Amino acid sequence: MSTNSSVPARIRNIAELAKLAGVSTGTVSRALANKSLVNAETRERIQALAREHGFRPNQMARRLRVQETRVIGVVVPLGHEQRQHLSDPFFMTILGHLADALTESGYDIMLSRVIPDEEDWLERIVDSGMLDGVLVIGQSNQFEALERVAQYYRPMVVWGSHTPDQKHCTVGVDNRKGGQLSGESLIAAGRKRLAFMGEIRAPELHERFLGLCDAAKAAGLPVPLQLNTHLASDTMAEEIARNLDRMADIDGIAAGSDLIAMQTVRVLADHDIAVPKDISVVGFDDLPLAEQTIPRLTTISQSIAKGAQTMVSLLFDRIAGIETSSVEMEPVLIKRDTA
Amino acid sequence: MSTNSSVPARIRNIAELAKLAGVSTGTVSRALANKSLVNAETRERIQALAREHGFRPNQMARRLRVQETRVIGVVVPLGHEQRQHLSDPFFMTILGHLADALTESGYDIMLSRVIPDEEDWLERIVDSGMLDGVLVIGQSNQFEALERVAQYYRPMVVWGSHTPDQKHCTVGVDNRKGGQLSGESLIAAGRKRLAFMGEIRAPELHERFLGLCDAAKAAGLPVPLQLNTHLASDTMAEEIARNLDRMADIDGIAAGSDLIAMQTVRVLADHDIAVPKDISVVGFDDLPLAEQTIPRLTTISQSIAKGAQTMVSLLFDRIAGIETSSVEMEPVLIKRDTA
DNA sequence: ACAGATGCAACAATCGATTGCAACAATTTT
DNA sequence: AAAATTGTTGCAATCGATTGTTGCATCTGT
Repeated sequence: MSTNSSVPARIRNIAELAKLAGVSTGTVSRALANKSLVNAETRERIQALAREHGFRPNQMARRLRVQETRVIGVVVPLGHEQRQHLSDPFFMTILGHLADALTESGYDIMLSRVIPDEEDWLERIVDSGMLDGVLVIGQSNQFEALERVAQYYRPMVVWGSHTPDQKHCTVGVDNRKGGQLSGESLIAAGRKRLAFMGEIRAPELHERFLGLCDAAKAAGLPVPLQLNTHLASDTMAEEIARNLDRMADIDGIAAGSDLIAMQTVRVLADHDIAVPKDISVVGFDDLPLAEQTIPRLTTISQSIAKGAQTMVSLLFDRIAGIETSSVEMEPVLIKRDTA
Repeated sequence: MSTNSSVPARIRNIAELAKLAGVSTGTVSRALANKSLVNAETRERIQALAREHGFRPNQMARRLRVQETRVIGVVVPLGHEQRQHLSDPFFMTILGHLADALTESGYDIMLSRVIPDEEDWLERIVDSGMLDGVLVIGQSNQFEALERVAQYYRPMVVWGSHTPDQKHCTVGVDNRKGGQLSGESLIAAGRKRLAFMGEIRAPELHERFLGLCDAAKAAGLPVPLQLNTHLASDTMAEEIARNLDRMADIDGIAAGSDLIAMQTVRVLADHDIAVPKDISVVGFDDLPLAEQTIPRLTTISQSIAKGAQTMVSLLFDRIAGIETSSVEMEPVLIKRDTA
């Protein structure tokens, strides 16, 4: 009734297992890796022994040796929005899709939520030696850092806007075009006094605002009002409410994101302003959520799932040494109930 | 105008830097770690050199040597629900909070979305040698695996239900009590024919259903109907719709989660059934979303933020060798507009 | 019966750091 | 002036695997 009959002594490394099996560590390593260079019998014997003792080779050591980690870093820089939470539905949605694509290809995911207070935050991540590649979700206000790193570090793909001669590889929607679409749909609904709800320091949002302006100009309408709203969800509703009086005669709102749009609709409802009867609202992103709200959100689709897959496949190309250029997807208006 | 004046040759390891500085690798290591054993001057000199060449020590090697990875695994087992997506808002919300708590303590996060097809999926993760600890989100149908691993692997904390003599440490809400609360609130609203919307193979959901039954029984009502609804969001709406005819005379629905509740309200609205006029609906989780829907969701609060913090602090205790027991939080009814 | 081929396993270098211990010089104490 | 102390640095082992090369049997063909 000794304990070590039921629970065999734990084996800590390949050397202990080798001693137990009466072979060298090299043989054990090859046996566990199912290499054909070891005799089938010994291979079986060693594998059985490993199974019995619940031994699994240390991945840290393996990865150091083979210089391949099979880990991809997924980074969310919270530059201008330190209060913005990782639980922001947009991040989460894209992260979910990235996770699906990466796990399917046998990669692990290292998640970093970074507040870029140190100049070299991105270098630290890419030079850590822990990652085979990096995906960045959102450019935030860190364009410079991305450019700097992209000069020497190839396996990196960023979700965000693409500007003419930028160095880093992005995947994203044509944000300006998207903004324009949202404007056009508001105008088509007969709206004349437009506003953009959201702050515009991040390149993506700035483009969306410009697109909205394009649409207004083309229709001969005045320049849309731009109302700041931070992305931290806890204060957003309050800020939107505070904006209400500044938008006395506004009848069409293009929101910087679906989340902002949802909050806006919510705040308007609280003030007995009906959407879309009194005011039309268009979101941006087409999160799964957008379909579930009541009323369902009219929004601009980013097709996040496809975007995530594109990011991953571009990244794999880059890991393999193939140069890739940025991908810009077409935004699509998803017409639902709010505009 | 040679290139290596502007971009110094890349330094790959501590040895190269040592040669450049004319010292040994040991000294470089100590200098970069800001150890007091090296002369302040040499330390500065080496640090400056490292900065200039953009050199950062390889973390893989460091971690192998010091036997501490400062990486926590966050695992989402998708046992009975392979179709369930990582972008499920509940996972995402708790993941966000976990990420906040962990990054604040200087830990990195390794994210694994696992479909437990292999018997030893959890052992593979905990024995990989890559992690200092593991957080599991949801028990799914993997109770056995969790118990088995908990026997020998200490630094693991699980989000889920606690049953009397289970080995693995959980943090979660008293799901049965929560189910009871949701039942009571439906009954208080005058509802008499109750149903539970959600499948009950996962322990958490099963407990919630039992709690609902408790409430019905205490009020002298018949046993509530249980309607299966998978958690994969793409098919959920359809399934709920299919359930509609089976619930002809139902007037109160306790949903297995906020997501299910939202979808249910949505489907009911599509069928011109008003909530809460015709049917009352209570959710579960109190996701940030629940407050943003129209009508706002009445739900049972899990206080996910606090739960996440608790998980992290229990995990740190366990990493430090301190034994901890499970934590069960009190569910709270959040009364809003749907019941 | 012997040269050459083949199969299998051991040896040892390697990945890139960290760290205990020894060595040496400079300084202080006796 | 010798001994003891202090401050720096180098040396070499170590973390736990992988893998190219070498060596030894055994087998094949002639």
